[in-house]
Amino acid sequence: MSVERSKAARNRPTIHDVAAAAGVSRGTVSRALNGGRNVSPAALEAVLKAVRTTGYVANPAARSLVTQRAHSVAFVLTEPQQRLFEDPNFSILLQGCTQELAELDVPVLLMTASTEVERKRTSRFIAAGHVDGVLLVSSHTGNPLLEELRDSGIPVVACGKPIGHEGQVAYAAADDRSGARLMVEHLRSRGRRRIATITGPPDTPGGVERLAGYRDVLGPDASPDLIAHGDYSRAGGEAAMASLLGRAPDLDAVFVASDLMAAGALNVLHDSGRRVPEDVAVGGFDDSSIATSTRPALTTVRQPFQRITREMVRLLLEQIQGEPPAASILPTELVVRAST
Amino acid sequence: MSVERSKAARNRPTIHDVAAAAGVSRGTVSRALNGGRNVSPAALEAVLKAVRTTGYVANPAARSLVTQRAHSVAFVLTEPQQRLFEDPNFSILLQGCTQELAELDVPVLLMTASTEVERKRTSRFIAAGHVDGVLLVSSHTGNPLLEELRDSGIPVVACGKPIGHEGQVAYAAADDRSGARLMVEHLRSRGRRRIATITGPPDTPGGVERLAGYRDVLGPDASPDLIAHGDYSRAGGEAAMASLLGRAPDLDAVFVASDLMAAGALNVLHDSGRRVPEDVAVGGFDDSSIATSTRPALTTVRQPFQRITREMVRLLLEQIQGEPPAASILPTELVVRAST
DNA sequence: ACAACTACTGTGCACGTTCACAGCGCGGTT
DNA sequence: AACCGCGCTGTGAACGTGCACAGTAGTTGT
Repeated sequence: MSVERSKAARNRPTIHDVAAAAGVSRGTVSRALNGGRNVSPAALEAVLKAVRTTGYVANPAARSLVTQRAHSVAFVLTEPQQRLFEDPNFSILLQGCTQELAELDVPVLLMTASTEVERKRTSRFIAAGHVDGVLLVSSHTGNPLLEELRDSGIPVVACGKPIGHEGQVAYAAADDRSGARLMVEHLRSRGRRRIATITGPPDTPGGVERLAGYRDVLGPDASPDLIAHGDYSRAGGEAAMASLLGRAPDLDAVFVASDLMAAGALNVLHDSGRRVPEDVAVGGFDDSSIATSTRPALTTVRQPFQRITREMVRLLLEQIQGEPPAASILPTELVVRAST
Repeated sequence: MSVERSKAARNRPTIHDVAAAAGVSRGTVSRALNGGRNVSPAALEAVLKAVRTTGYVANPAARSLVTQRAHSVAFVLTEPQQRLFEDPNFSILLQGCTQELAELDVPVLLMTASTEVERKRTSRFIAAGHVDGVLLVSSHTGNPLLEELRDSGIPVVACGKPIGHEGQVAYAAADDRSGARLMVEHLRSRGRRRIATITGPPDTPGGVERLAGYRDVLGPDASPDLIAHGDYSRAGGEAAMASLLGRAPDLDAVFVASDLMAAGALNVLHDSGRRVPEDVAVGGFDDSSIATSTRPALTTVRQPFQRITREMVRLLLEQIQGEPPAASILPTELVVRAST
């Protein structure tokens, strides 16, 4: 007679229904499902059976209300939106974090904060307690979001060293500086003498550290004519390469601070009639999917993205457990292909 | 004396605190914040001021508990993980939906369901009521997830026609068939006579519809030798192109069902010594970011991704409001570049 | 002058869960 | 025999919000 039940579809079985079906109390059901301590084998089995027959699934809102935990995490991207689909690095980070957290049954909320409006919205949203922690992918410094998050007391892990906030906020990052050294030394060992570089923006850790590694190796040879700044976009790489060719037409190698920019640089070199690697050797950074799709395939520095995402997740969960923020620097690796 | 308050940081201001600060009751605060109907101007202002001073933000869990709404949406990707960062289409869809929904203050949960384990997890998660609706990006048919979702009664919008479920589940899709016709007619108008095609997988709407459009134009000229199947990956495009060259070395054009596969095809054509477009014209599909980064730049069929994501969101919200599932077919557009 | 209506406000309840507490039987120790 | 501890169980409270309802004051209509 109670057809309305099945019709409503809204009222799903609650823990009461399970308790009734199993012939025990709500408390026992709750204990049986979480941890299962202090529950008799008989009761446990009855509960599990009742869960199966009723098709019970705990209501996350009710649980969150009492536990004060959202059981979810935000992935916040402060870069311009376009980056997400132009630069595969972001997709890899997103995908890695999502997968890592999915195994722990923690969903990932994707949010952006590239404009002022978005930043406010995201900030307010996170402050509302919708998530237990934040994975922050923001290379540029000076974004107020990081400070807002820190002030709100929510656990945060940054990807890449957060310039100006070292020691205050947790982060995982590749060892950019020694990675850059590896590449420049490699170019030297190939007999190159006029080694130029296209850097990332000077307000990003990658922009600073990779240039530092370049200077470590070249020392006084690192003349300003051999240094151009890019913005991690393909177009930026093209512009920087064109600028370098104008200033130092005799260059015989270029170390580019990202694969995407390197792809742009390759196009410009090709259009200028130079052969790669015969005339100019090109080294990238990231070892993203682009590196194997260019012609010739890019020699590059591999960022250990899988380890980075794993560390980001670990550092975040630790903080959620109450541990203080920590940092994780991961080694890079030279991958030699056809472009050098 | 109550230092503990500020120390705990856990206990944020509740609606009670706001009510007390504003000198009104909880009900009035609630009304003032939601809708604001039947609230005196004086009370409204007092509430807003109290919200500002207390820094109150509504507890989403408590709200969800009573409204039976999660106020969030899942973006579910059933394709192999790698696709997310190899094929920019997925990133664009994700980014578009996220942005569209962010404006409505609806966060997007990113979930994958490419393996059996993931599918179970995602299915259970959604059944738990964690989200109000699902944006399903799954081209391959035969994935049980769609039926599971449909059975659970949760609103779903698919991206691309869900083969075998038309009329039962809402979807937004580009008009693949007429897009393909546009491209093949364009190739013909360029004087090409041996027009081959690289299709998508035959269990995907794009694989079926774009091939149908190709056949619409060529009719009996569409010999089996001119048709190869790809899997929407770059490597798949390379393999298919190689196969075509083996079977029909005299082809003078090829319509490829995705830009990513077209990029692979270009590489193979280049390696075989053929010039594009002089010897072989190449047409892609999608107008993704890849299309402008290949050499030569790809003539392609533009998918109106922005309209697609907008429609997906609209169709989903409609269903959440109680409307029946509907479908939206959006027009495509030919974009002529250097490859034809 | 009284009723009816309008605009606004306060209060109790429910949402579904977890947690702290108390109760209970049972075996072993004092 | 009285006590204690232990494993297990049930019960009441609380988490913070929205909503239905009742109530109040002021205005209008007859």
